Amino acid sequence: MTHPGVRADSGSTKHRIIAAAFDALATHGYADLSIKAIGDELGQSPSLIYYHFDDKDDLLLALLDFHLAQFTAEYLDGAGADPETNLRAFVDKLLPETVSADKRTFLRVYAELRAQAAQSEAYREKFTKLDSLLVTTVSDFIEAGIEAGQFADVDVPVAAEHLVGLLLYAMQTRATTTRTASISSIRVALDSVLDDLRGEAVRPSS
Amino acid sequence: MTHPGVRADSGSTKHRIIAAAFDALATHGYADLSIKAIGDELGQSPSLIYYHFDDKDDLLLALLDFHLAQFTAEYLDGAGADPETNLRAFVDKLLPETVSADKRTFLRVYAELRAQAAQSEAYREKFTKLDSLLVTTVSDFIEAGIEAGQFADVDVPVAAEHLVGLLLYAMQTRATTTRTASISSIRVALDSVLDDLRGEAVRPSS
DNA sequence: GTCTATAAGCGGATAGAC
DNA sequence: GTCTATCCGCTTATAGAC
Repeated sequence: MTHPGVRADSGSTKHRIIAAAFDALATHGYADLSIKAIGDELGQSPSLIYYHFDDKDDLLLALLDFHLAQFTAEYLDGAGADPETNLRAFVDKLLPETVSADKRTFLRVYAELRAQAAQSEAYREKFTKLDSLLVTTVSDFIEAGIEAGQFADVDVPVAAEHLVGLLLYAMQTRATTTRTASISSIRVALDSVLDDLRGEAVRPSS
Repeated sequence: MTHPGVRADSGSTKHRIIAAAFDALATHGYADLSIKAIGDELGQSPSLIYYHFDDKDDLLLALLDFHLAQFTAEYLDGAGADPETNLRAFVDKLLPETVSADKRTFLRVYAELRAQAAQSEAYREKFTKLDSLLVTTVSDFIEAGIEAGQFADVDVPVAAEHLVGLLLYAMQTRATTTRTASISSIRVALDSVLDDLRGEAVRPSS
């Protein structure tokens, strides 16, 4: 697994530790993640971690912050084409037809981190913000499309939540099941939702 | 938290241990779950657990099996009305307008258990089966509706996956965020998907 | 079936040398 | 900044009494 911006053998020590923590997380899972395992992955002493972070929790929250920022930068940069093209590109980027092993690893780690939100207020806040950001991004695309006359005058928050919901469901499915047929179906469903945005009366009556 | 069929102070010891494990899970989270915490919740010696289960993993998989069976019995029993009514009842049951504290606790524990599927093949198999079962259940409702002339001739697997996806997304949102507005939007989106099943040309053209 | 006692090791975290 | 050494509590799991 490579870490763009936080490569395994370069960057600040803090970033190398975060990268090592990610790899340890991918290998051992959140429940079995130990400071020692992170040190092993880092190839340095576990106690070094305590010079750079207060404790395990501090490190893991920094890890989450880093990856959420990374994710935002990678997927949520407003694109330069017309609204519908931008929206379809966004959907394709979040739900590509196939995923590399690296991306699948990321989806799994991400799924485990999200589950921490069930227990931890701090995690819950971060994932609440992430989801809101996703919905806002999609809402902006839809609104722009309506103003451009590309989309019908739909209920924007509902349509945005609908699209994001299908996307995140598919990502969870990729992380926690082997249901590949589900992904194909969701891609079809997403297409039909996107088509519906263009106008709800495309199909002829009876 | 009560456990229908596995009440805290009755039933077989095995079941009481599973109930205690659930409560400990709800209190401490999966990562911080210890045998001692389960014993405390049980009000008995932690070592008793090893008489009834091989180890922690064995117990937790039994817990998951029990709750999946419980869930299946509670939510997936084929109802007795017409297909559309059955389907809408199913959706309402999985996504009620409000959730009790108990149900929210269940959603949180469930979210944490699902996340284990990112790491564990055994969990992954179980959640793959659960999701497939949900989709099959919805597919059956839709097929019955098509045969009864209640629904249009839609792509059944896609429509079923679409509905289940929105439902599971909303459940995850309830477990891991504070985005209550999202739930309302998803309920509206679900209604529109259900309405669309009745025929895709309900709305007049231009 | 359930308990007490305990083994044996791992966990997070700190002190202090370099 | 990074390391070695170390503390100590807690963890899983077993042995054996009752």
